[in-house]
Amino acid sequence: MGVKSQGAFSSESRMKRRLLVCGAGLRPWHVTPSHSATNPSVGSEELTPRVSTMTTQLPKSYDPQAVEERLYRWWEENGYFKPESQLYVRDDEPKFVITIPPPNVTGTLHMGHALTSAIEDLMTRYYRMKGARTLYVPGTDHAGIATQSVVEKNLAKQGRRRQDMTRSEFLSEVWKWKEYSHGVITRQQKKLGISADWSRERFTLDEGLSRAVLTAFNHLYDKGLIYRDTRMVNWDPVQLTSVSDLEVEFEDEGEPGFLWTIRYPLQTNRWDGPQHPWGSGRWAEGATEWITVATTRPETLLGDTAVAVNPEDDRYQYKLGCNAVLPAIGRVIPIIADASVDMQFGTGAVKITPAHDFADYEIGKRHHLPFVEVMDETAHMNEHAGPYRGLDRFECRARIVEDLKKEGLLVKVEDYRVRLGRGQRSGAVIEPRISLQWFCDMKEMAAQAAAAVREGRIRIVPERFERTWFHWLDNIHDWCISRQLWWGHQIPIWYVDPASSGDQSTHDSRRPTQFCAVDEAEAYAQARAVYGPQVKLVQDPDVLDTWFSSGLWPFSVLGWPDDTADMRAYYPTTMLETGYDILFFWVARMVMLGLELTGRPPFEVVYLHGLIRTADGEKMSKSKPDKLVDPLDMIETYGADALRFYLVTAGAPGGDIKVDVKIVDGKKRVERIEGARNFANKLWNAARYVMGRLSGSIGEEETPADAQSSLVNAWIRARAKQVVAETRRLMDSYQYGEAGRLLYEFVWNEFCDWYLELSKLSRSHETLSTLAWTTDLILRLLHPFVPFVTEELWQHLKRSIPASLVGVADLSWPALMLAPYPQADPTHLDSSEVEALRVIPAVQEVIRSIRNARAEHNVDVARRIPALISAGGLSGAFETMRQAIVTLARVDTDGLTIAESLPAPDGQVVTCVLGEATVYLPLSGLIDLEQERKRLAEELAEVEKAVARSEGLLNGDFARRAPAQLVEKERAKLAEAILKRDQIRTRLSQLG
RNA sequence: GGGUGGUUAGCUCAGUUGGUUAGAGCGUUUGUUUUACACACAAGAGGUCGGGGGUUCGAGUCCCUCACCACCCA
Repeated sequence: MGVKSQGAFSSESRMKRRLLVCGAGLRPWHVTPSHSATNPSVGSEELTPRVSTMTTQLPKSYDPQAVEERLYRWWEENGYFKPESQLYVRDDEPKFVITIPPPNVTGTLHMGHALTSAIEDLMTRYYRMKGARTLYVPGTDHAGIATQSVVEKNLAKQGRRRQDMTRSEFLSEVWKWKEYSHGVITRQQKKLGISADWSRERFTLDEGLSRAVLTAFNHLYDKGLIYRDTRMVNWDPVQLTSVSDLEVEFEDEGEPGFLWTIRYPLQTNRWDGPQHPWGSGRWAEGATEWITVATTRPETLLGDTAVAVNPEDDRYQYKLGCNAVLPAIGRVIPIIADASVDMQFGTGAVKITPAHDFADYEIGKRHHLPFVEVMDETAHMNEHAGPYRGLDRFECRARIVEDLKKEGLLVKVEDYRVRLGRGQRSGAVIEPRISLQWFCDMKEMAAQAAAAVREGRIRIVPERFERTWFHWLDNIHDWCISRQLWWGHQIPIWYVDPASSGDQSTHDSRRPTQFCAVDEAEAYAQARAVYGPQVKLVQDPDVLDTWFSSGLWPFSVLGWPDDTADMRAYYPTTMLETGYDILFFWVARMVMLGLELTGRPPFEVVYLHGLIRTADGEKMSKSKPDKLVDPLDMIETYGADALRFYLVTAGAPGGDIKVDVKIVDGKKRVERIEGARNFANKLWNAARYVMGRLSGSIGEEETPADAQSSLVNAWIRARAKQVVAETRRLMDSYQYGEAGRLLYEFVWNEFCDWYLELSKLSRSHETLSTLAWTTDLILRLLHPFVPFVTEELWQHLKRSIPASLVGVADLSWPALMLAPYPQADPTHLDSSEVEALRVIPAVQEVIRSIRNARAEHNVDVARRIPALISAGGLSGAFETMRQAIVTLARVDTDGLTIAESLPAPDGQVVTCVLGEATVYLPLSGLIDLEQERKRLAEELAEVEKAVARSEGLLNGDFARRAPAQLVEKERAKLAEAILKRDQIRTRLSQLG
C-alpha cells in the first residue's frame, strides 16, 4: 500500500492557487548545496538491511542565528504576511483578522509582549494555513501619560523641563522619542517572527486614527454622552493630571501609616473660641467640651467643614447640632448626623473634608457643606491652609501633628495600615481633587457590551472572565476622559473667547459657549453662525485619555470612519488577544465603542492570556534585575522558536507563567526554554536524517517493500492521522499549550524514538516515501509554533526530495507558511493501519521489556542475547517484526525464537510476562534465580490486585450502569490480567 | 467586605463534556561517543492530586466546607 494514496491530506492543497504578487525570485537560503549522493557501505556482518544514514550539508545542530533574520526578511520581502498574497484560501473557511494590542512607545518590549506576540502569531499562522483569509494588523500606541513621563524624565537628565518649553517644542521631543521607541519595538517583534502585515501598520496618533478619535468624540458629544463637569477626580500631583479609576492602584494590605486621634474643642456658652494664637500652646485654653475624631490624614483637617457622627450613635446624640472649632484655622464647623458614618471605626466621629476625600465629598453634597480646598495641583498647601501655606502635604502633616501635640489636641497615635491609591505610572500618592473635567456617560454602552457577551455575540476565552466582565460593566462609573497632558489627542472642543463675543451674548444662557467639531474650521463655522464673524475661539488644552483612542483600535486601523475596502473586507475582526489585566482598560472599551460607533461587536472572540511573573510569583520589574528576563536575551541564547514554543506551552489559557531564571556563569538560563530549544534541535536532526535518506535514495527506490516496513509505515501514518485530528481539535478550541505538548510528544517519543529507528531497517521506496510524507506533515503541524526552524527545514526538504518521490508530499508551495495545514479523518483508517495500531505497541512492549531486563541484569550493551517469545495470537506479527526486535532489543539473530506457544527454557532465565506474550531471556551466569522468583512474585501480587479490582468492578453496578463500551474494555482488561496472572503462576511453579 | 484563580513528582507546570494503573520538562539514579541528534540514546526511582465531607457504578475533574497563597473589585 503506497503512501501516495493519502488523499485526505493533500486534496486541498491545490485549491485556489493565485499568482505570487512579488518577489517570486527570492529564495530563503544563501547557499546552494549540491547533494552528492554518497552511498556509504552498510555494516556487512549484519543481516539487517540497514541503510545509509548519511547527512546532508545541514549543520549538526540547529543554529537559529543563521536562519531567523534571513527567513524573516524573505517572508516579508515576498509579501507573504499580506492577506492578498495568500495562495491557499478556502471558501468554507471564514476570514481571520486580529489586531495587535498596540504596545506603548515607551521603550522596549518585555516578556509579556513576547507572550502576546507568540500566541497571536501562532493563531495567525494557523488560520492562514487552514485556508482562512488572514490579516494580522500591527501598530503602536502613543500612551499619553506613560510616554510623556518617559520623555520628561529624559529631559530632566539634561536639566530641561516641559514647563520651560512651548507645547510644540515639547511635542517634537516626544515625536523623536516615539520614532526611536517604535523602531526598537518593531525590531523586537520581527525578531520574534510575527507574520503581521507591516504595510497596514498604524499608530494611534496617525492622521487617520486621529480623525477616528475626532469623529468618535463628536458622535458621543452630539448624543449627549460626553459632558463637562466639576467633580472629584483622582489627581496625580506629580503628573499634574487627572487619571481614571482604573489608573489608580492599591496595595492589598495597605501601606504602613498611622491613625491619629485628635480632639476638636466645642463651642459652649463658656468658651466661644480660641483666645490665643495657634502654636502658642494655649490655643484651646479654656475649652471644656470636645469631640474626638480619628484620621490617617491630619493635614486635611485644614479643609474640614463638619464633623459627622452616625445618627444612631447614642454617644453623640447630645452633641448633634453643636459646633466645633477647627484647630489651626479656628473655623466654626457643625456636628452633623450622617448614616454613612461607621460607628465602629475610630471614635465614631469623623472629620469631614468635602474637597479632599471621595466619601466626604458625597457627605458634603448631602449636607450642603462648604468645599474648602487647601491644596494646589502639586499637593502643596494653599492660602486656605493658614499657617501651613506653601508646605508639601507630607511636610504639612508632620508639622500639624507636632502643633496639635503642643496644643494638647493630639489624643493618641497608633500604627495603621493605610490603603493608599497610587498613580499607575508615577507611583505618586493620588490626591482626590475637585476639578473641571470631561466625562463620558457609560451606562448605556456598558449595558450593550454586557449584552453582547451574554447573548454570545462575543465569546470570552477562558470563560471564567465573563464573570468579572459582567461585574465591572454592571457597576460602571462615568469615565473621566480628559487628561492635563500635552501628548495625545487634544479635545475637539472650542470655547468662545468672552472678549470676542460681545457683552450681550455671554449673558445669554441659551447661546452655546463651547463648540464640538472635527476641526477648528468647522468649530469656527458653528461659532460664527451664533456670534458673527468677529468671534474668537480657544481650543480646550487638555488631551483625551489614551484608552479613548485605543478603544477604537479594531476599526480605526482598518480606516474607520471612512468606508474603506479594508473596513468592508476585514471588519468586524475575528480575534482580540491580550492579557487579562487590561480586560476593563481596553477590551471593554473597544466593545463599548465598537458597538456604539460601528453597530457591531468589534471581534468575535476575546482570548485572554496570563501574566508573566518571576519564580516567586511577583510581577517582573526592573527593580529586580536578577529575576528579570529580557525576551531578546532569550532569543539570542535559545532562538526565537524556543522562546515562542516555551511561552505557548508553558501554561494554560488565562494562567500566569512563572519564569524561573537561573544565573550560570553570569548568563541567564531558563530550563524550560532550553527544553524548547532542544526540541527545535531534535526536529532539526530528525529532518536532517530524513533528508540524508532521501538524497541517498538512488538505487533504493527499486527495493520492494517488505512486510515489516509496510507495517511500520502504516503505523506512523495511522498515528499521524490521529495526531492531526487531535491537534486541530485542540487548536480550534484555543488549547494551544495542549496542542504544542501533543506535537512535542508525538515528534519526539513516536516519530523520532520509534519510527525513525525502525525506518533504518528498510530501504524500500515506500519507507522513503513515508519518511518524506511524515516529515512534511510534522513541519506543517509545527509551523505555527516554531515558524523559523520548520520553514528552513521545509525549504531544504523541498530541494532534497528526489524525483521519484515528488508528489508524496505537496512541496509546490513557495513557503511552508503559505502551505495548507494538515487535515485527516482518523476514523477512516485502512486495514493495514488498523492492524499496525494493534501490533506495533505490542512489539514496542516486547522490545522495552527486553531492554529493561538487560539493564536490570547489567548485560553489556554490545552483547547480543538469545530470546524466546511465546507470542500467542501475536506470533505472526512478531515474526513479521523479527528484524525490528533483533535490532532494537539487541537480540542475537539466530537466537530469536518466536512461536505461538513455547515452554520455558531450563536454567537461568528471565521471564517477562506481557499479557498475551511471554518473553524468555536465557541469561546464564547473570541471573540469581532466587531474585527472579522474588521479582515474579511481586509482579504476581500486582497483577492479582488488578484482577481483583476488575472483577469487583464487573460484578458490581459498574457492569450495569457504565457505558457498554467501557464495560467491554474492562472485560478485555480483566481477561488480559488473568492471562498474565496465570502465566506468571505457571512460570513460578516451574521455578519451584 | 465582594469576587476569581491556585494548592498535582524535588522544582516549574499540563490534565475542557467524571471513565484503564494521574502525565511532561527540568533535576535525580544507572548505563552508553549505537553511523540524525550528548541540545542525544537506553533503563529506572519519585505522587494517599491541600484537609474533611458529599453526589456517583466510578471523582484530580462535580457539589459543600475548612486552611493557606495569589490576583481583581469596592
